[in-house]
Amino acid sequence: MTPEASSVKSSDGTSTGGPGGSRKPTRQQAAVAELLERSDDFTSAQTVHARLRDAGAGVGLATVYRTLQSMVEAGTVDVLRTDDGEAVYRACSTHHHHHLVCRACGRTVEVEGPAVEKWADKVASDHGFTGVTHTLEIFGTCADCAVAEDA
Amino acid sequence: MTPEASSVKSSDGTSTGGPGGSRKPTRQQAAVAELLERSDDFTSAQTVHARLRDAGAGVGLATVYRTLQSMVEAGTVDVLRTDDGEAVYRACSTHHHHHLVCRACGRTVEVEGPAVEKWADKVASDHGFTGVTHTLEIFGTCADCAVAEDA
DNA sequence: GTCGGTTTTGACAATCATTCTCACTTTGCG
DNA sequence: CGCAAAGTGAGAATGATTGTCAAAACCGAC
Repeated sequence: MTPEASSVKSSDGTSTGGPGGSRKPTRQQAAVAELLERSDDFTSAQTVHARLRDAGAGVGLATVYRTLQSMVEAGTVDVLRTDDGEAVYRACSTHHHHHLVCRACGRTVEVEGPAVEKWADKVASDHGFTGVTHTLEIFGTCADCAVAEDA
Repeated sequence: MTPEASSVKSSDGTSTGGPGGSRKPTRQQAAVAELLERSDDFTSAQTVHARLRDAGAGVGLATVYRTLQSMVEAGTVDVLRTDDGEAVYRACSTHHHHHLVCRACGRTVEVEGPAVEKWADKVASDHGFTGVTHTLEIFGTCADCAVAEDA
């Protein structure tokens, strides 16, 4: 779902729906969470699955997806879609921010823009919209990759 | 690719790569283009295909995809990904703007925020990034749908 | 510790958008 | 006309994601 939500992401208290509710995380859930913590860049579900398998602690693909989904709903990770539509995840600090992503090497920088948040909320409510959320990603070529491209 | 690009989208002049180069558009290409012109909201490739078929002028699915891709590269349409990863297209005026999309009914409103553009470009160049592009979509529930949800 | 019920897991099948393949048609041009 | 390049389309192939469902782990009650 939309990363960087400004509001409402009601993972309802009943939480009978999926893993990661309010119960103690299982070994698998912990494994996924920890792997994301260690990763600096956005990681796809497939990659998470592969890395966990390589690391010995095998976790089913379906479980990886389920866990990631719950984490997104719980707000502990951010999702964004790459240009080819693959969903990528990343453990995120709780404070609201956006990403500057290098188109070539994938390096990401977290950026903030309080003004943008306010602007988005204002624009939306001016149009009568509620439960506002927004996505904002900035893409570019970082200095290092720009040099490489000239070659 | 990323909609609302602030720059670089070099559909290189050679254009031997695909349709929509500099040649006269074919019947199919025209059909796709016209359908998008008439649509107010973002439309998925699948939908474009279905509508064209229903309208009698059948266009192959592969062709729809190819045509949409070229149009995106040519900058005549915008793409964005829905939350579930499906790519949706929309003919776009040339001036740069963003979208406020209703999560429930899909209604879209075009919005502008010059300040945001500048901010994004500045942040990126401050970090040494070039060829900067950005995506910004605002999601929410529009007034009408908010009422409907309470029911 | 064991029993019963609930939750989670994981292998595998099913979906579905998108891309690829390749034979066929159209178009441009001499 | 006739070749060659470009475009088309039906269907296969791909690949991420989701659904299914029986087996396994967990939890509180006895």
